[in-house]
Amino acid sequence: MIRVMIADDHQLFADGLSQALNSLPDTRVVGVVNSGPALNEALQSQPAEVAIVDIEMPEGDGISAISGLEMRSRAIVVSMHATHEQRQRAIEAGAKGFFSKGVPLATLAAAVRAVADGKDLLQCSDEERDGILEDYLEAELDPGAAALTPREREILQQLAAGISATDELADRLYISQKTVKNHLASIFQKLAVSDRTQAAIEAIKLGIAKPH
Amino acid sequence: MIRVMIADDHQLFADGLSQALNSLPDTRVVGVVNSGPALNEALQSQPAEVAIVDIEMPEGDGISAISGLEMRSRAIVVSMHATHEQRQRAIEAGAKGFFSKGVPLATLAAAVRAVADGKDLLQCSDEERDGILEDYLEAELDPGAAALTPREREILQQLAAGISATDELADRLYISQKTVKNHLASIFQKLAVSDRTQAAIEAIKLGIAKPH
DNA sequence: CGGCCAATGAGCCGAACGACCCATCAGTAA
DNA sequence: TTACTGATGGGTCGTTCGGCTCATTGGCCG
Repeated sequence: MIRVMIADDHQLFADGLSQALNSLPDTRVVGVVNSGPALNEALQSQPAEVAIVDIEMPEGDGISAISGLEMRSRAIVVSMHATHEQRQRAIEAGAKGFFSKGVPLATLAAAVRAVADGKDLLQCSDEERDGILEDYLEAELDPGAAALTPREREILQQLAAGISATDELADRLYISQKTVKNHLASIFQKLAVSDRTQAAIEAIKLGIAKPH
Repeated sequence: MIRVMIADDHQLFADGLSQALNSLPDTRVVGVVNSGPALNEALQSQPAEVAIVDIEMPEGDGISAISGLEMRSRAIVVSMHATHEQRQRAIEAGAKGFFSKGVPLATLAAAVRAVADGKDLLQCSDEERDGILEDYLEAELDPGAAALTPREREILQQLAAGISATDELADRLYISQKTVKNHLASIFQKLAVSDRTQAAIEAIKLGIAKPH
């Protein structure tokens, strides 16, 4: 789980981004602040692997804030207008990424994963950066989920989609009811749950399946 | 379910807001566009009760876009800087709401509900507006969920929290196992499901309970 | 080659589940 | 008052579920 701190003076943007990142299985927003100085303060009490910082903020802009970060968090700078001059300042301040607010959410999410993994998206060419981002486009599953086999994940997806009866599961997966129950048994063990209701909820929590 | 269309040239903002509104039980973002002209086009094929429109967009700003909306959707204008002049233009164009991007997500969500309900947040004083917004702060539950009794909702919350066994539910709610099963039976009927796994998923989908 | 594991399938059994019927009591609406 | 509904509880019955052990096939890896 990647812990993310957001610093942006536009509450609506910060709230939206926060909700969006929280809906991903591998990122969790642990704090939202509205100014540069508040960022450092918040990171004192609440560690985070990655900070997403708006460059345009009142009371000392984002650049000075991340300059003072040192090793507490890696910073990704976002900007409304994304000028070359801003980008240069972000690099000098030690940011690991720089994006316009015009990029899709998926790109920023990929950047968060890449930066959390130690990558620097500014010390490379644009082509290299895009290559790195592609590698991180899909969410990594939780360690607990990683142990599941593909077939077990299929069963969980059906389960979270509302197919809970053994015979229905067997029909959709073209296997016998016996096999469905065997798969479920190993799922229960791996997820440390005791019935299919808990397994379905866990699947949703882990991002293996989505309820709608 | 309130269908919402978002028009904003900052993809990241639009994506974040979209995710956030979709995570609420009573709103659903049916489309995201990046320019004013695209808004009208999208609304042709995809009706929406409410449109959230950024006033600052290239290719014809948000104002001209909502002027051409007529009765297709009610518009809420959002702005980065929220000047009085912008507000005046929003009123003249027939918008039903005007907000800075500095407001919290909850406020915008309340505005969406109010506007969907026919309220006009610009044809009134600030005090009246705040009063209206307060009335709409909490999400209305789906019609299907509305029929549930408070006790039934409690059971669903426990269920979605991973308490799936009858005896555990009985323990936490201080009632007999028999009563739990009776409540569950009426829940199944009201939600049109056939077991507690489907009920838990449905509860999450309806916003009655959250998985984490 | 031998070993490991995913995927498939089976039998057995006790406990849990869901469907159907019922009753009581309190509060509220007609 | 009467009627309705929510919350509580009971009983029965057949079905399903989950835990247990086991077997076979096909990959893959050292």
